[in-house]
Amino acid sequence: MKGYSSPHHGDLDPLLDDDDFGELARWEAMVVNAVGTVIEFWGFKRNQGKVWALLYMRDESMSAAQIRKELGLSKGAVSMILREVETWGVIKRVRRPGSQSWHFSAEIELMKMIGRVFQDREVTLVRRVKEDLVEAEELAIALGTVPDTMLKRLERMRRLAGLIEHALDVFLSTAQLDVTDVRGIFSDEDDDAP
Amino acid sequence: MKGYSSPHHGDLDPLLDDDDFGELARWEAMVVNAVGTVIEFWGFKRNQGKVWALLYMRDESMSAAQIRKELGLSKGAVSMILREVETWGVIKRVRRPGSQSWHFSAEIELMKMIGRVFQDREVTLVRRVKEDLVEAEELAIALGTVPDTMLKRLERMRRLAGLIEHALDVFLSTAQLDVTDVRGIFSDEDDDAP
DNA sequence: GCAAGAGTTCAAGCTGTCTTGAACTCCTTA
DNA sequence: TAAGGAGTTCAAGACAGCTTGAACTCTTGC
Repeated sequence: MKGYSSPHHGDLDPLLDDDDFGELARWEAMVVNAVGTVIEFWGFKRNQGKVWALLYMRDESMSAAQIRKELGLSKGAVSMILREVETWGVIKRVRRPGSQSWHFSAEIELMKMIGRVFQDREVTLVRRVKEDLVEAEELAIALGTVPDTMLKRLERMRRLAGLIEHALDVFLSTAQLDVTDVRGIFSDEDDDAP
Repeated sequence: MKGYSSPHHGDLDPLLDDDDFGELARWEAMVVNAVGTVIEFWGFKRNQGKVWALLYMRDESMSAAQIRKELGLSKGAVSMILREVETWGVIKRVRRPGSQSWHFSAEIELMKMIGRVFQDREVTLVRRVKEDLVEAEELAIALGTVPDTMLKRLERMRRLAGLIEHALDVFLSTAQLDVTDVRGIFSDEDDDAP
């Protein structure tokens, strides 16, 4: 949440505080950082969001070297970020005619993608937590010395995990519906403000 | 997400890997760690979750010293955690007759509380991102040299921020409804499995 | 008012995470 | 198949955020 956590909220550069932003125009830097912040909030890496945002903004494929230059990142960092982000299907790797290097372009279905990734991660976590709570409950019961009030509370926590899981599912489907519903929010159909 | 990120998923101690867990019984340690993991996932500190879980489990107020001993935390850490968590209204500070120290007990309305805190945090973030995107758009338009495609994409991102905001609102209300709907999931009414 | 215990603060140290960049491999072209 | 550029890897370093614990303040009971 870097760049947002600072207490000041002046008129100047709220997002550009400390980030080195390579060769970008100021407005581009703002966009890229804003997206980076959101992505970071969602538990991904800031730079992953920045790379996607850059590719999406520019609307044309770029080489790793270009990205490196624009965002002021190291060669190694760019390589790793691109791979991770490609794995999730958020960008794609393309060959450009008459070029010996790979180029990358933004995938349009961002929300669907991060939704899926996030869901995997989250579902795994909730499931394991539930398993642990169940096991703890079994242990506690086996002991025979644990008072009933405690067992009840344990059971309630276990149920809470289920509820959170449900709420998250609802959220994820809502998010994806929202994004795909509004016709072509990320596609290139002609659209004016709704 | 410590304790969950490791690739192995054996039959033994998935949550207790590395955590020192003071004086707790094994099953209690599991519960406390499970809750800690969830809380951490939500962007709070692991130990905040552990403290709440302990107080909730035990169903009786405890002194800071007791908490320190049970969870194996330092005096300073306990002091800070208790304050933070108290601020959010997730635990309350009580006087116990015939004791010169404060005691703490778990507030029941956990989800409502973390919902509120989370919402504040999240709303602030989305709002600021939106502001930045708007400013960036203004800058880009003022320049007059930015191609139309880019401006369109910028606009779409701005709208996406709005959609995410909406989806999050939905999630937060769902979560709170779910939790309060199921009668007394955290209260002490008599209840058997749903 | 004083002693003792409880609670708070914060600088220093620690830990886990991200980034860097040099060495390496792979691919392409001539 | 050799040369050169592009991409990858990973150990070492930088950094942020958390934890510790010693010194401090506050409260209570005598």
